[in-house]
This record gives sequence, C-alpha cells and structure tokens, in this order.
Amino acid sequence: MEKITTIKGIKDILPEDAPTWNHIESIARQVFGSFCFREIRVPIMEKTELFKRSIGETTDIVEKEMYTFRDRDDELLTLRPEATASIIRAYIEHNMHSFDQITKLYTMGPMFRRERPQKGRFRQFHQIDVELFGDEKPQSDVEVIFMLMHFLQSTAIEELSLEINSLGCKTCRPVFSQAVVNYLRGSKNALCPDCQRRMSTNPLRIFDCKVETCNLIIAKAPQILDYLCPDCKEHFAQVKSYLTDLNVAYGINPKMVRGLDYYTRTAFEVKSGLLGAQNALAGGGRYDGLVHSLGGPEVSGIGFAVGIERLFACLPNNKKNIFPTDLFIAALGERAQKMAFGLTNEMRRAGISTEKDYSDKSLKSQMKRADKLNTSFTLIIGDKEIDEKRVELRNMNTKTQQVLPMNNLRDTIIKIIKER
RNA sequence: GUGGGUGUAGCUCAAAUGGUUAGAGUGCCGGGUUGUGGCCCCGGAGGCUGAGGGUUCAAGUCCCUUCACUCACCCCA
Repeated sequence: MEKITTIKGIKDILPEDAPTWNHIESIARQVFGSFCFREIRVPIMEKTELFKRSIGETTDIVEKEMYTFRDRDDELLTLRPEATASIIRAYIEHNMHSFDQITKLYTMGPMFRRERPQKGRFRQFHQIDVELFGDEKPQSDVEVIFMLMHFLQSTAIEELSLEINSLGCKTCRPVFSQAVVNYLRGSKNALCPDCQRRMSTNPLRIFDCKVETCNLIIAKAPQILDYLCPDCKEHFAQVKSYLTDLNVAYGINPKMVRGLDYYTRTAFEVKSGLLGAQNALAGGGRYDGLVHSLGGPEVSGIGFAVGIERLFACLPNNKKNIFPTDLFIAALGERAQKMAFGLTNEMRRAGISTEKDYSDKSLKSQMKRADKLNTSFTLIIGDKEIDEKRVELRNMNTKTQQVLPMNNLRDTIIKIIKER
C-alpha cells in the first residue's frame, strides 16, 4: 500500500515539539494580558471578498497564494492567509468600537498560503497576531513594538534585531512613489526583469531587490524619509524618541517596504540571523485607513504578526521533550495483571500519570519500558506479592526499593509521589 | 511559477573505476539475570536502493522520464 503523507508544505507538530509550542503560546497570553490585550478566536475561513479588500487585489497573496474554493452554494471562500482581516471584520461586526475607543486584541492559529515551501516558509504556518484599534498616537506604535520585543525576549530567543521605517500616509507616499519612478525611468533597462515589472506594479519593492546592479541604482534613489509630510515626519520622530526612552534598541531601515497594501506610517520587522533567507520572524505596522475601507468607523489601527515556526527555529535549545511519567506498574501473572489494571486507572483518576503494559512480558521488558518512559517510580506486583499482601515500589532515580502493605496502597503511593 | 541540490533500514549515513548474497551506527525486539531499567556483551527482525523506462553479459552506481524532499528566487511570518 502506498503511504499517504501530509500535503506539501504542511507539517505535523509532533509530541516532542508540542510542549514548546504550548510554552510559546502561554507566554504570549501572559505577556499580552499584562498589556491589557484580550484574546479573540476568529475562524480560519472567511468570504474571499474580505481578503481581496483588505490585503489588496494586486498583491501576490491575493493574486496567486490563496486557497480559495467554491462552496456548495457557489459562494467563494478562502482559507485565511493572515489574521488581521478577520480581526477587523469581527471588530466591525460586533461593534467593538462602541464599548471603548481603544480595542486591543490578539489571536493565534494557522494561516494558509500556497507558496513554494522553503526554510521557514510553509503552506500552513502559524502566527500570533496582535491588533490595536482606535489610537493613532505614536505611543500606541511604541506600546505594540515594546510588547513584541518583550514577548520575544520572554521566550528566551537571542540574536534579535528590530528595524523600523515609516511608509508615509496617503498624501505623502504617492508623491514619493512617483519620485522613485521618475528617478528610475532613465535607467530602466539596467534593472533586472523583476524590477522592471515592479516599476509599474509596486516600485517601492525595488528597494529590497537582491540583484547587485539594481542595488547600485536604487542606492542613490530618493528616500521615503525625505518625502514624509510634516505630520508623518513628526509621528516617526516621536516613535523613535519613545523607543529610546524605553531602551528598545532599533535600527532604521529606509528600504523596508512591506508587502501588504494597507500599511501606513510606521512599519517594523524583527529579524534573526539564525533563520536563513526568510529571516523575519515578526513584522507589522500601522494601517490607518483599513478599518474604514472594510466598512467600519474611521479608526486607526496598528498590529503585528509573529511567525511561530520561525520563532521556534530561533529558540536556543529546542531539544526534544521527554515527558516524565510518575508511575509505571509492572505486573506478573494473571491475578497481578487484573489487580494492576484497576490500580493503574485509579491512580490516573487521582491525577498521577501512570502507565502499564498489557502484554504479559518479562519483568525486565517492563522495567525497560518504564525506563524509556522516564518514570519516577515503578510498582512491582506479582502473584507472589498478592499472596503476601505487599508490593514493592522502586524509585527509578535512586534505585532504591521499599515494601508497601497492600491495604490502602493507592493513598500510600499518592503520598509518596506527591512528597517526592 | 523558475532554478540548484538530494533520494539506500524507523533515523543518520556507507557501498573505488558498473561486478557475487546492499553494509555500519543508532533505534526497535529478545537474551545474558528461571522476578528488576540505564552501562556492557550476544542474538534477531527490519530494504522492490523513491517510481517507471533505457543501455549492458551485469545497474544502488550510467542515460532519460517522473515523483518526493530540500535550499534559493519571487513574496512573506
């Protein structure tokens, strides 16, 4: 029979890794909670229209990376490629702005993009996503960035670098964009084919092209930071100032342009040298017109997403987790098996993690298995012990054994294990 | 969608110029101890060499096709 495998670019999270995932997620909940963000759980499927309107019709994500299908009633549905759109939809749908001017939300879960997989990039991947609505002050940019850095540091990852930029707003960005196109027009033929195409689709993308000749040309191009309008310039200056006040180290990357259409003003990325080509493990920015354009009130927003797989890859010792087991019950003989089966399940009901072997193997085999399961104690029950109304409890770490009376055995063992 | 790399045991990898029955380590199972784990020793199971075709007396090895994985481009977390 041919084996059925996972879909390309989609991976299992194995038992040895699941505890680390849980750990990352619980740190996120704890950190975000202390910044007064609240968890929301949104569906992984939405109407296709939502993503088209938020992310942008002409972005790569919408044009060629979405998992879209026609439902039985002909409605077009899409597996979410990111979470921001869903959160905004929920924010609008449930009129959250009417409860408080400021709404702070986070969510986490799988996202889907049909890309060619590579290191740090998958077709199903997981993000932790944070959004803050209703405040356009630079402090909210900094609150979100500070929280992100604090979260990442709390997971003990190292070699982080924060880069920030300002992308301007709807008044100053088009001016800049046009200036870049004007500058490049003369040397268009010297650009790589990709960049020639970008000149009409997304000229700002040329800034992070990796082809050397493009780099030389773009190096002397106008810089967004010189084109910011007075308001954007002031906003960016304050963001930098507050970051410095909070001792958040950052670099300014005037060439950082983010791929989703909706970003305005502050954009930021956290990179790690441990990741390979896909070196951004978190990214985000401000999106001041987006909520309104999705049918909501005129509120600004800012948020970020952390790639959990990428964060996981940066963790210092992501060694395999071996679960400890409290108790293994080794039984020898028919009467002992029967009694051990009952006792095993009684121990489990008392919250003691307990395992036993149902096949009638040698004591040596059962001990080996107990060892492999990283057991603290092994209880040995044979028919002999039943006759003598006493059992032996072995401490696997100290290699010492004690004899326990059969009556009230359950409570005796619980007491010993809890006192350990 | 485009390019490069790699496919041999559960896992990590060997097998000179094509040449007999494809090996090792590790893991797994069992034994050494008739009822005691890790260390040590011994034994065992486990492979259509990714798949299909071709060249040859002979293919894991050479050629073609295809698939999978992987890295990179594009793009993004």
